[in-house]
Amino acid sequence: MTAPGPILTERDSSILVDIYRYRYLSISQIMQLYFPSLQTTYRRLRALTKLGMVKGYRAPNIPDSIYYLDGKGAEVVAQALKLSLEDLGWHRTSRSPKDYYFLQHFLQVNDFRIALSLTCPSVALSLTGFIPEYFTEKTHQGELKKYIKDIVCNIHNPEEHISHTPDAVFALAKNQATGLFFLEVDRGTEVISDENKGVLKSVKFYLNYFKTGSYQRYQTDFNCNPFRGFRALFVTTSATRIANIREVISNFPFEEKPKRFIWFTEQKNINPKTIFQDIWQTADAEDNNRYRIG
DNA sequence: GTCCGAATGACATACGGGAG
DNA sequence: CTCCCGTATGTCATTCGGAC
Repeated sequence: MTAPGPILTERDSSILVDIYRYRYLSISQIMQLYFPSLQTTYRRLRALTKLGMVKGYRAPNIPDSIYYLDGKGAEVVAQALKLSLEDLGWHRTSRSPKDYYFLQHFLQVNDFRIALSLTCPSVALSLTGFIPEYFTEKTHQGELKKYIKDIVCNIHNPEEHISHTPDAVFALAKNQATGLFFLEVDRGTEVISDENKGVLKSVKFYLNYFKTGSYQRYQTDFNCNPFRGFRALFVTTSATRIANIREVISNFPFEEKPKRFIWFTEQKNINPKTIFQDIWQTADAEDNNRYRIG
């Protein structure tokens, strides 16, 4: 006996798992990951919508429709990942955010992740993990806490604690070596030169974070040997903004070496073709070389 | 082999916003 | 107003795989 309606394929469950992992995916991102054309993507997503697997919606000023996991899809994902529905942490209350800046930022982080996962295999790298900002864990008190949030002391002023949550943390493995990366997607709206908020605050965080070494905690997440450091990757809107930020950092009193591990590029360089090319500049304004990740 | 349902690509169509 | 473009859906022919 065959159930009426579309049959759930391997690809469908991969799509559902990805929609679960990415939380929201735009139609063109799903196409990039799985389909040869937009038309086919629409058609398949429509089928999955009818089955109660996913839901799609439109948000103002976002060109694509956005999909998230629906109830039946959560069941499939739980089965595919061999988790209980509860462990999945999926709730029917999941809503469809319309806020433009939130979504824009969210989808840009997804773009970065998609570019990584699509291109890694062809450059002999493996993406050993990607933990987004919204990933939470339960504390002993039963509260939800952002897993990748960290607090460091300012080494020049031990009274001061700097707390920060990256947009994502990921690791790339080549042969035996694993590199650790922090991702910051800058929307171009945050102030640059105030060390207590915006861009400079997170730069200050990373500089101190580098010195304290507490990023070694990610060894357990990515199952690898001690890191030799990390790179903080800032994706921002324009070359001018990169120049401004580098200028501000070069005037920021801190030892120079860690500044070479804070990297910048433009959003337009984040796609499968270019993500592993020499698109990165360091925060060290003296250093005019271009670098690549991996 | 045939039959049937599902998936897909090619093409057509409807709709709406923006430019001219 | 018309025209164009992008989104989204509809129709048709073909292909694929499983049941018989």
